[in-house]
Amino acid sequence: MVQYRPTKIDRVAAAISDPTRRAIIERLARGPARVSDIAEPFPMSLTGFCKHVKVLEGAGLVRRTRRGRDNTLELSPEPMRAVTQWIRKYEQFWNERLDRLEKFFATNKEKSP
Amino acid sequence: MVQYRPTKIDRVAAAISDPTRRAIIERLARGPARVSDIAEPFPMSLTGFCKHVKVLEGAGLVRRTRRGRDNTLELSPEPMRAVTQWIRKYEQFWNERLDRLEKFFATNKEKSP
DNA sequence: ATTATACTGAACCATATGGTTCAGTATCGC
DNA sequence: GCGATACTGAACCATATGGTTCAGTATAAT
Repeated sequence: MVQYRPTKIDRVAAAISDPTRRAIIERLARGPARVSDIAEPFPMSLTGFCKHVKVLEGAGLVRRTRRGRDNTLELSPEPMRAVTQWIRKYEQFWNERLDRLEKFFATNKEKSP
Repeated sequence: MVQYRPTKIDRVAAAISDPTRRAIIERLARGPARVSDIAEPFPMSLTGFCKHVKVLEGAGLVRRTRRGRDNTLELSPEPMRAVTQWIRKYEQFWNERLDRLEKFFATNKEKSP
């Protein structure tokens, strides 16, 4: 579907919507590691696992450095901010709305007890 | 595929990975509204639009109250916290790692200037 | 030189997703 | 009661996603 070009936030949110990929991120938060080492505990083929890594790379959440046959992955958390910032922005709206509502009821209380 | 039962965070992250659904949320952050009123500016059929609404409902981000033929939608932001909390947890790991790294270099600097 | 390791790419498959149309139901306004 | 409004559901379609296997390449170890 996605006939539009997916934005950063689209890709990041989609990336973290999968438990396998969140597990990869959690693993990498403890430090960089080789693809095979991270892949080891996951109940899937290495090929399948690599697809997840590529999704994370596509979202900019993971950087890869090749040294010989080893691919070392490293977390690159910056793009995650796109999601948190969007959520925060919308929460701000939401809270302002709640504040106005509270003020309204407070005013009403005063006027008609 | 999703052969496992998707968790709350799976559903919320997937829900906000689509620009149409984020736009719906942004609209609802300004206050509740009827389905048709929100749907109006979107370049798609009402049926297609309703599917997006159902995804948001499934993630618990939107609540619906029927009054006659009108379906009024309202934001229910609580599930969003599942995502922000997960990101914050992972960021904590990441920051601790950076802190340790900084300390390591600071110590090294002292010992070999 | 041979073999083992660490991937990558292509082809394939099943299910999910995002859209459509068309037909139906329930409610409101007149 | 009759037509318009506000949806909902079913069927369908194309593409995306998450997985597989098998074959290949490049590097490392012996």
